[in-house]
Amino acid sequence: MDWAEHALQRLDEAGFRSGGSRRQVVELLASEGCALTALEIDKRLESVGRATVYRTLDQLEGLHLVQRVEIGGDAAGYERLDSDEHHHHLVCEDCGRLSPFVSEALEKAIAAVSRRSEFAVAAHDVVLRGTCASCSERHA
Amino acid sequence: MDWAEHALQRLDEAGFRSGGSRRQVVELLASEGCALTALEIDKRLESVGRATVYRTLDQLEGLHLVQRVEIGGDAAGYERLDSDEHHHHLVCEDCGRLSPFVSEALEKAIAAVSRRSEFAVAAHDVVLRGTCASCSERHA
DNA sequence: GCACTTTTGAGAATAAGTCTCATTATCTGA
DNA sequence: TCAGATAATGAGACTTATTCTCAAAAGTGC
Repeated sequence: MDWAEHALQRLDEAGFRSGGSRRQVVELLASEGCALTALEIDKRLESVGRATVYRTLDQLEGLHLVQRVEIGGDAAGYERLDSDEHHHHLVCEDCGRLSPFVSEALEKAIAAVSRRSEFAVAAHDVVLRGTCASCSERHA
Repeated sequence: MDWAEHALQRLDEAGFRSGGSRRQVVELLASEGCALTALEIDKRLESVGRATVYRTLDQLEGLHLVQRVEIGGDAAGYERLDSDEHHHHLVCEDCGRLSPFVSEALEKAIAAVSRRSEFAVAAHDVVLRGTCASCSERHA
């Protein structure tokens, strides 16, 4: 079962009715490798209203089906959350491109921090900023 | 030498002229323990224009005298950066309180990622979200 | 198909951050 | 110490991201 199907099923279980616009948002998120901003989604789905995009993202976030990523700058990114796949992001400060990375050592370090802190840590965000390969070349 | 003095000296060395508004922003940041948003600063400094607040924060960030913290939600936070002290943040999703933490293992993991990626990593942001001790208690 | 809800889109409203530009202040060199 | 050059500043218009409102359209159970 792919993510879109899974997400729609969860929405149904959570008592939401099925609507065409919400499904379009889910399918777009399903087809995308990394994070999209709400306005990108709005732009790519001509027939879907802005309010619906934000509403749907909230609902999906509430069900832990998508994750909000604070990529810095103006807008937040949203990407689907596959239960078995956890990654973080490199953001190019030049062109804005996002690319994912995984690091076991990083996860362990975060787990250790959360274990020894007073906080009940529920989620974490790691964003590395810099210049991507193609932008570095362009400037060279 | 305290941070305000140090920051003003750096600004001077960087070729900025000394102006009263910029100094007020620096002094407010110096007096504050953790991050402030730009609009909080603007509100607290009656006589300083919004544009000046943002400009000053940019300049200070460029000189690595303050750090922008993506605390999630609407506005970004800014806090002074003491050169010998590098930390990250735990954000309470309930009351919004920020508290700092340091982790050597985390820094090493990030360095390793940046070494093996195509990105020239210039900065990084780690934010752990959860519930702080006092909010956990309150809900218990 | 009907009654009852929920979902939806359009666009107004709000909020954060950026930009412009005329005015004021700082600096530099005689 | 003053004049000229240039940087710093504040006011407010502007842009962009996000939220809100509400009436119309669609889904659901019968």
